[in-house]
Parts: sequence; C-alpha cells; structure tokens
Amino acid sequence: MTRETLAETLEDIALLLELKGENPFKIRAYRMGAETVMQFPGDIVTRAREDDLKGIKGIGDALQQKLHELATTGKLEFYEKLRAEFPTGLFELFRIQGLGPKKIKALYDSLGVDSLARLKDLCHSGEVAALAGFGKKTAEKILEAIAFREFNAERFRLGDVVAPVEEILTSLKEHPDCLRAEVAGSYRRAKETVHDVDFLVATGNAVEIIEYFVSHSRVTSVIAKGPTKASVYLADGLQCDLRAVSNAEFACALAYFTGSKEHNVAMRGLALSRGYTLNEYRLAPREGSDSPEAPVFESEAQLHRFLGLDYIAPELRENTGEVEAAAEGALPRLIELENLRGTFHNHTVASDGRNTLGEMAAAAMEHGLQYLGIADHSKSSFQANGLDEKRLREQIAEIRELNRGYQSEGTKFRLFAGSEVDILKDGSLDFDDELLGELDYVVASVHNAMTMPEAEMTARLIKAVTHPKVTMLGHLTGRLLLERDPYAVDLPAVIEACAESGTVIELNCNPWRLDMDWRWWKYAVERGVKCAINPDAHRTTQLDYLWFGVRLARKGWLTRADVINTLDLAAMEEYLNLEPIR
DNA sequence: GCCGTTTTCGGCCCGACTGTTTTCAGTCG
Repeated sequence: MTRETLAETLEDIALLLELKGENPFKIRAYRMGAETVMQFPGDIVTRAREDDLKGIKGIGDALQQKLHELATTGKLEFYEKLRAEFPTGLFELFRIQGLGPKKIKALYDSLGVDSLARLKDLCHSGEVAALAGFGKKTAEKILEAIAFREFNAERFRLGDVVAPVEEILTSLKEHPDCLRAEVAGSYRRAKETVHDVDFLVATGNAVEIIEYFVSHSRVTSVIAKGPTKASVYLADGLQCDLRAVSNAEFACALAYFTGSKEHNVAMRGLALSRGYTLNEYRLAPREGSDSPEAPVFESEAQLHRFLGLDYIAPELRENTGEVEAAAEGALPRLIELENLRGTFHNHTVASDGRNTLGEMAAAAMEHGLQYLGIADHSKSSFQANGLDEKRLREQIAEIRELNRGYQSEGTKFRLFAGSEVDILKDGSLDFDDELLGELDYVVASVHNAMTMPEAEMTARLIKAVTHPKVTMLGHLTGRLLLERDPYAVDLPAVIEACAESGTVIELNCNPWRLDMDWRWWKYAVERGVKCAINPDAHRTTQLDYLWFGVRLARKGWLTRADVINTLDLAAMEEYLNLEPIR
C-alpha cells in the first residue's frame, strides 16, 4: 500500500459520488482528504495502518476509518460497492475537457456511453447531438477535445514551458494598454509540472489586450474568447489562459489566479471569519456584517497584511499550513538564488558532460559562485563513460592543478574533486574507501537496477547513505518527470538514515528530475537533514538549472540555513574537513 | 464528510464562458 493508492482511492470515490449527484461538500471532503494524504509530511501509510490519523486536519472520523481499512486490508468495501455501480470506462471520460459529471451521467444513462471509443462513435453518428441538453456544437467540441487528448500531453515540465511563457509575458508587457502583467497559476507557484499557464493583465482596454493575446504568433488555436478572458493552445498543446482586470483589481486577481485552489478556499474561509468575502476582484464586507470597507490593495502583500497575515510567497500556496503559519508570524524566510555560494554534482567531458573542467569553472565564476563541485560518473556507469580509478585520480590531479592556478591569480574560487559514485545493487559503492578518501566529497546515486522491490531498494539506499565517505545522496528517487516513475523506496526510512548519519540529500535541479520531491523537504528538515541544491549540469549553460532548484527548495519551505551550498568557501572547506588552499 | 473566535448543527468560495436555451445548467479554474 502506498500513499498514492490511498489518495487515488479517495479521488476515485469523489468522482463516483459526483456521478451519483451526491452532496458537493461531501465530494469536496474526499478531494481534500486525497490532497491531505498526498501532502502529509510523514509516513501516512503507517499512520493509517496503525489507525493513528486522529487530529489530521481534513481527515475526520469517516475518512480515518476508510483509510485504516484500506491500509490494513488493501481493500475498501465502500469503494468496491461504489465502483460496481458504474463501468470503469467512465473514468477516462472525465479527462475530456467540457465533460463533467452531469454530462457523463446523461451520456451513460441515455446512450450507454462507457468508453471514449463509444463516445466518439456516437458523436459521429449524431446521437449525442440529439440528446436533450446537448447539441451539434457540443458534439463537435467533444470530438475536438478527444482528438486533443489523443495527440497532446496533459502536463508539461516547468522547464519546458519557461521559454514560451516568458516570451508571451514580455510581449503582453510591451502592449501600450498593459498596465501590469504577471504569470499566475501553478507556474508562479513553481509546481514541477503544469497543466496550463495563466496570464493576468491589468488594463483599461481589456478587449484590445484579449485580441492581442489570441493573435500572438505562438498561438495555434483559440478555445474560448470573451470580453475579459480567453483560452488558447500553443503549438505544443500547452493551454494558456488570459484574464484582464482593472488595475485596482490586479492584486486580488493575482492572488486568486495564483491559487492553489485549496489555498484560495483557506484564504476565503479566513476572510469570512474576519467579516469579509474575497473574490478575484476585491475584498468586500460580508453581507450583513458591519465590517468597514476594505481599501484598494496595491499588492498581494497588502491584502495579506489586511487579513492579519505575513506575506505568503507563491511557492508556499498549497494549503499545507502556510495560512496558519502566516497568521502566527511563523513562516520561514525562504532561500533565494542570491544565497547560493557554490554547488555540487556537475559533469565534464571526462564522463558524459559537454564542457571541460576549466570551462565549467569559468561558468561557475560567471554565476558568482565561489566553488564548484565536480562529480563525474563512476566506472559502472559505462553508458555515461564513467571514470575508472586511474582516470579519476588523473582528474583529481588536474583539479588540484587548476586550483593552484586560481590561487596564484588571487581568484577566490575552488573546484572540489568529487565523484558521482554508483550505488551498486547491493548498496556498496563503485570505488573502494581508499580512493573515496582522496576525494573532497562524494555524491552517491543509483543508475541501474531501478525496479527492485521497495524493501531491497530501501536497504540499498540506507547502506549507501550510512557509508562514512558519502557526503550526499544524489537524485533520491530516480524519477524523470512525465516519463519515468520514482523507484519504489521507503522515503521516510531513507530520510531517517540520512538524518542519523549526517548525510546531505540533494535537490537535483534538472527540470526532468527536481528530485527529492518538494513535498518531502519540510519533513526532512524537521528530522535534521540538510539539502544541497545541485544542477547536475552536463554543460555550462545548465548551471542555470539552479533557478529551478531554488524555486523548488522554496516550495519545500527551505531557508538559507537548510541548504549547505549557501555556505561561503571558507565555511564549506570547514564543513568538508578540507585544508584551505590559500 | 468536515469543522468549530457563528463550536455538535448548519454552514461549507465564487465568477466567467459556452451552448442550449428564452433564463439557465454545466463546466472550469
């Protein structure tokens, strides 16, 4: 039983209850429950198995009982019975834009639609259009949406959308009628993947801005267009929405469209308790209340302050305790890109990188870094031209030579000699202790045998992170976003082992990885684990990945003190027990 | 189904757009 299974079951129940036309608040309770399970900072599966869920906000008596049953027996009678009422094919219909529970139920009840294939047939045959409440246009839209789903991904990696998003944002800002423009939504919250991108513009001429937006060169089709709102697709299938508001509404609108949905619900609840109602345009006295009028907010910070909160950074807005912490003045001071003084885990031409030691060092200096850790692959990663003992010793010597050069030039910069050592199948390392002892630091990572059972993988990782020569654990779960699932591993157990042995966990900044996942950092830090933000750069330009790493670190509530590579060179030398070379 | 500075019942966030309808239901975010 995994966290994901628990959450997915609750999500499925919510969908099935929607089909049955259940009380929408009950449905929301299941959704909230699923979200709570996914976000819970700790071992929720064990807690469920041991019936130890009391006091977790969003999980009441009924959900406690259901999660306990699911975790102990692997089944849930309530869910099985619900499932038996509808064919499983209905689930895929929910993925079609424009289809919700009511329409799906109508299609199923009157036409027996129980799969995408059947729905497609009946749209073509005209039977869908003839259905009450449907029409020709609806049938066409459904066919379009099915075709879209067949040809496009539903989610995009954050790193893959940055270029088009920033380009569109820049062009919006250039429009003479644009007073202010921002990207909101999950992009602004730094989710590792996004479904769509939300643009927000303050303007006195919404119609003009909307026209300008839908005719942007990157736009390939227009999904919807009204006087204040438009939705479009870009060439790669990315959906972009634009909302136009007045300048006075901009702050509330930005807060609203940044979300998350769950965060917004919490904020509105808070506003209500303060005697106000909050929507995407303004904060207004609640009907029947004697609260004074709220001012026009220039910024989100002013809105937050008015509600008695410290400013909540967008990355934190996932309803995982940020509203409560902001009310208590207990939000962390989040790390910023400028705090980084160096970074580890970078490759060179010696293994599978594209640039030399000298080029990587020069690029690091251009980024204002005082040190750069080199960690080329070890010999077992032959697919990546991993270094054997002889080549690694040569590289160590080359690094020492370069460092002497920086020293004689009076440049305050140092390369650290390291290795990304393969964690072998049995948890042992790819080099012997003697060679590891010659290195300045060691990153240990898994690159093969990723499909072993959870218990074995967990033991393998724990053996590696408790090895005295291992400084940090690289890309903990091996996931490739939208392509390869994380390997099965007991994360809390590995985090605990790292805490006990003082092993650092990497936040790998490669936009395909962003691993360890942001959802675990708060827990890891509470256990006393430190983070290293590492770009895993295979070429000089990939040092820019640090930007993603910092965004995701912020999302994990990390402060400067939680991240070791905020230490300056002298402090880092001390941390690694190295003699200064100056 | 959850929750409590409206506290064990009665609330629970709110508005834009679309299509099929003549005043609104459904969907989406």
